[in-house]
Amino acid sequence: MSSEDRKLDVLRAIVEDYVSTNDPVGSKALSERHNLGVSPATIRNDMAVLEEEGYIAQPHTSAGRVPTDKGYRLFVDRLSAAKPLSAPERRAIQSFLEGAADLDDVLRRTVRLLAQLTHQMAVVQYPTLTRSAVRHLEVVDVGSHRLMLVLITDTGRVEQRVLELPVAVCDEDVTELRRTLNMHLQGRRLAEAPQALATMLDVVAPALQPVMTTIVAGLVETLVDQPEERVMTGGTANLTRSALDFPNSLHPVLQALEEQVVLLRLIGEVDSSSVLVRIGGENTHEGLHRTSVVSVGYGAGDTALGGLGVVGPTRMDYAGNMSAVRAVARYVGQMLAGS
Amino acid sequence: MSSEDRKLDVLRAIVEDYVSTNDPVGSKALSERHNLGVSPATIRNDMAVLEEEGYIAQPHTSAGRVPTDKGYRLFVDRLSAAKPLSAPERRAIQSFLEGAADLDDVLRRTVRLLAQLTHQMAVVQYPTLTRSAVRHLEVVDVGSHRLMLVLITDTGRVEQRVLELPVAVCDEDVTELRRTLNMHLQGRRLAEAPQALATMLDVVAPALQPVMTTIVAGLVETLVDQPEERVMTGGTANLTRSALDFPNSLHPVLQALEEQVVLLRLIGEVDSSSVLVRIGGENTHEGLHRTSVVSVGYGAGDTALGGLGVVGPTRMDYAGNMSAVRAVARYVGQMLAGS
DNA sequence: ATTGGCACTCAGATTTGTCGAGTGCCAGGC
DNA sequence: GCCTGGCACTCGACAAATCTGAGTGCCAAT
Repeated sequence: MSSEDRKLDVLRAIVEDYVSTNDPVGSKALSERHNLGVSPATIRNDMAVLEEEGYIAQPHTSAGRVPTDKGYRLFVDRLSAAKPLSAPERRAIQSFLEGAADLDDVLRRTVRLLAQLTHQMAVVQYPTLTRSAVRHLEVVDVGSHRLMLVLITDTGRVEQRVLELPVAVCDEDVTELRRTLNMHLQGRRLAEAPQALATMLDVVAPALQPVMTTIVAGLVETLVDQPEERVMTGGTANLTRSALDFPNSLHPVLQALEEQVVLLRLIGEVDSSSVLVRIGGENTHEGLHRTSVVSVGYGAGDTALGGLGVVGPTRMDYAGNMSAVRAVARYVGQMLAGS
Repeated sequence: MSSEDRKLDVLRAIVEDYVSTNDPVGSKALSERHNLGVSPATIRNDMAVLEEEGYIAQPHTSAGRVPTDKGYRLFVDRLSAAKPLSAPERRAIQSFLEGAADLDDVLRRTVRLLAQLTHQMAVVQYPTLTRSAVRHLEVVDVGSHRLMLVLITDTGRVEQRVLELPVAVCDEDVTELRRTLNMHLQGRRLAEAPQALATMLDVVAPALQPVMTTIVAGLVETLVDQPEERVMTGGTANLTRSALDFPNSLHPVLQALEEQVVLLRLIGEVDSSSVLVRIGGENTHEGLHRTSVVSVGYGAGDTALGGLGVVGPTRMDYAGNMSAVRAVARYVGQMLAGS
């Protein structure tokens, strides 16, 4: 084994020990718990180099070493072995998700499951509207010149929007609108909706033109221009599990994690192929500089419908969390494809 | 002023001081900051009595006094003056809620508003299904012998449910089912739905009988037997504001507040007429023994559609929170009535 | 290159001492 | 009879002093 290899072994050992004990780890403890085949003194030399290169740091003189963000990064990229879930765990995931009744239920179960598997806070994004297709668009008269539009997507997501109309409409008008809208939109992806909506203006009866114009404008605005992305969270209590991880206070962390926008940034920019890990300072948001995020996209087939992931202290079990997140995403994708 | 009256004044002063400073309050500080017109020694005597009666306690010998749950209770019931919101606050509430687009939006804004006004964690219950009326019931064929039912209530709540059918149905069948269901259910309260549903079985075409039976069973189960109550929370970060309030750790608190069931118990059992305050140990849930809950029902007119409230440390500004909760509930009621 | 030895550092725990806020009690005054 | 000032006492909070031990860097020997 080259000395370079051993240096990395030492880093791996430091990360593993620190993650499990939460104590800065010193050369002696290291040589006792891992059989690296060398004496503490040698390990000390390696550690000195690792520290110089910025992979580890000591909280204060004469304390053990702690991995830096850069150290965790190297660990995640090159040192952590994939950690397959146990068969019981896989079965648990499947059976836990299988009983779900509707989309909300699927997502509720998913966050709960993720939180339990990883002991971290879990986040799941609703299937993004732009990549969903229209299953049905319902038009309901709610009185006094107002219509409620209810969109149901192929992923089971239900979105509503109330529109003020320029004129009153009768029941037959509503039926006609519903028929026309569904004829042109059903099965279409929302991204293609604007064109379909444009052609629709021509085919509708002249008397309904103003109403249809309003509807089209409302739909484009709600669903295409500013599609409402939503997330669901769970297991927040896990952030308080070991209070030691957030010494100052976890107030800024919680505050950050309450903002939908922040959450979306965290888990929304993923594809379904590979797990994304953001470590400590790699997170752009100030309040999350002491946390790490493990996220991945889920989806039916190749297109990612949305993201899901977990948030926890940088001192987390990356290998385990990555496996759990990946596995759950796969099952969720299957669930949504099959419904 | 009788000595009995002064004793209560002392208690009031202790509660107020302790709430604002978070320090156990002693006789000297008390006599300086409130002009009770008596010397510290007299106050001490009063405090001794109050302690004997269980309204206050000392954390340790030779520290100031701290209100007990019983002390807070007396304060809330008899000593706290109503604390009307300022005009700007009222305007803020109104303008903040006015822009809401749909029910979800109303509730999102409500929790946010409550959290900001009270600096506590806020909870809002969705309008309960049993007391809502049907505005529209949509039936959508989602393929492979399955129908999706989408219920829209007069409060704007949208609930979905997927049903497995015994036989396949065609488009005309779906239209017919939709027509029949809406004819019989529209405008009806969900509590009365079962009778309406029963009569429906007779008027439908014989070929559709099995399908209709399934639908009726599904509706009754989802909406009447086990109506899904939901809550939305916000401002959880406020619980960490002063870490001093939850010395042990707020883990149990957060854990409790993640359970929908627990939250429902907290704010679900209210009427819209009066604000309910549960102090410390009065909460049945173990993890919430150090928290207080201020809740009230909101509703259009006399029937409470749901509850809303705030959760915080027992050391909270009861008067202010009660006013805020009451005021917000009134506006929410107006919002929902007007839509 | 690795190792054992050694002097050094320094955070954390423990001890000790001081300080002061707060208390209960009592005798005297209104 | 109630209030008040005085007084001795208690005890937590805080600070300084001390101790301990894990951990380090360096160096000479292998």
